[in-house]
Amino acid sequence: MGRKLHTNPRKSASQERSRLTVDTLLEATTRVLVKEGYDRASTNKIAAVAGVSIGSLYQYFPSKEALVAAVSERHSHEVLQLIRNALVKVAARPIEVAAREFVSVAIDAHRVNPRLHRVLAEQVPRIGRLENVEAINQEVFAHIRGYLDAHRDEIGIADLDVAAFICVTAVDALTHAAVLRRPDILTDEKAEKFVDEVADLVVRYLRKS
Amino acid sequence: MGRKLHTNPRKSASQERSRLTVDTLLEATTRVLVKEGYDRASTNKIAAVAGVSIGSLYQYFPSKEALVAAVSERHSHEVLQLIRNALVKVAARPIEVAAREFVSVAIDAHRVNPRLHRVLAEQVPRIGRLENVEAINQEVFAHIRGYLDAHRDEIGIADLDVAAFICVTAVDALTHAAVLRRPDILTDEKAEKFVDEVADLVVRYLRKS
DNA sequence: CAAATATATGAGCGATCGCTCATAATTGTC
DNA sequence: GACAATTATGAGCGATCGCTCATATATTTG
Repeated sequence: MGRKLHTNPRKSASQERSRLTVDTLLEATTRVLVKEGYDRASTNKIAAVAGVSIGSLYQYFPSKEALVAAVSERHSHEVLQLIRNALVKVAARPIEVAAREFVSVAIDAHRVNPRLHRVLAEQVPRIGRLENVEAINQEVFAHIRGYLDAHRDEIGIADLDVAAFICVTAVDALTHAAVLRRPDILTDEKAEKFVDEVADLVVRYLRKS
Repeated sequence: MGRKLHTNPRKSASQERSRLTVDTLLEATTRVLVKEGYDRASTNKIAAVAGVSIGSLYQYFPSKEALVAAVSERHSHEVLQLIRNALVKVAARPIEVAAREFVSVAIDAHRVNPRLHRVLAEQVPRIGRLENVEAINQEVFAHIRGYLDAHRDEIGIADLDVAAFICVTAVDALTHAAVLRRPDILTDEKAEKFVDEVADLVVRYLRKS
């Protein structure tokens, strides 16, 4: 019989078996979060959906908060990886090209798991390690702010902080809303037009005129 | 002793005393919603904050949902009134003027009770009569769509549906984020610049060029 | 005044919550 | 196969949830 205080976060899962349990729990958490929202996603329900006992859940995650934080970090990591790659690619290109790429990758990012993204962004209490969805926006803001700085000769706006805020907030909201509420705008034949449109919004705003 | 089944929604409050109780409950609900969020805003807590017994709460509101719906309707009504007035005023003015007014009233609308607005928009389950925050956006969309139609000769965009979606979503998100997350942008001396900036974003996008 | 009506009270029910812990089953080591 | 370490189990605790109902108090009516 195992003898240990598992009051604190269980650290590693050394056997294959337990790694599978953890994975199953993370996937179940994602599904239950999406279906029920944060407050109604009970740990008992998550364990049941995972086909794992409630005791096992608490072997690996010391609290509901820790469980959701793990899901959130996984999601944030995936989304940020996408965005970083895209922005690095166009760091030296003119705003017409960069804007289009930015809008395009924003859609991809929101498509990773739109409903999870919504739950994490809207419902999860922003305490402790759970603030990391906010951190996505902050890093994106920093990236865009840096880009604008490097391309300030193409840009007709003095206050680059406000300009970055406007670009990031607008593109995020538009792609978020399009993915979640207007799938009709993002069908295969219309998606490209929408990307052009939003990129145009940004470029006309930024460009000297 | 009162004899009645108060299982169903109590209708009217005929005495001054009870009208005051209802008002107190609505204000307490607003405060608790803002402080705790939807799921953690318990009816017991609301009654306690209102200084009213839990029994009285259920005399006037048959469920937590009904209570929140009442608060939501009150808020929506106030916000919509603001927006309607502003949009009627500029219905016949060119897009430069109308855009500025639209952005300006969007900020006012988000300032009515920003944190309540956030809770209602994000956390309240969209079931039954609780869908009416979504209804704000739909009515605003219809107004803007109508404006664009009437001014199509000033506008260089073919698909007015997409154009309205972009304008409404962007202005809503930008003013929402500015009010809630960037008060530094909306200080007395800088607010006007921000309004100009966002109005410019919209106008440059819409205008023939 | 008394009777009728309207309003207010709060203990407490059944359900569910996050989470613990004693115990059982599985796996690794020799 | 024996023994320890690891992993899995689920009944159930204390707290809180939305909500009911028997009862008490205020007000209106006649």
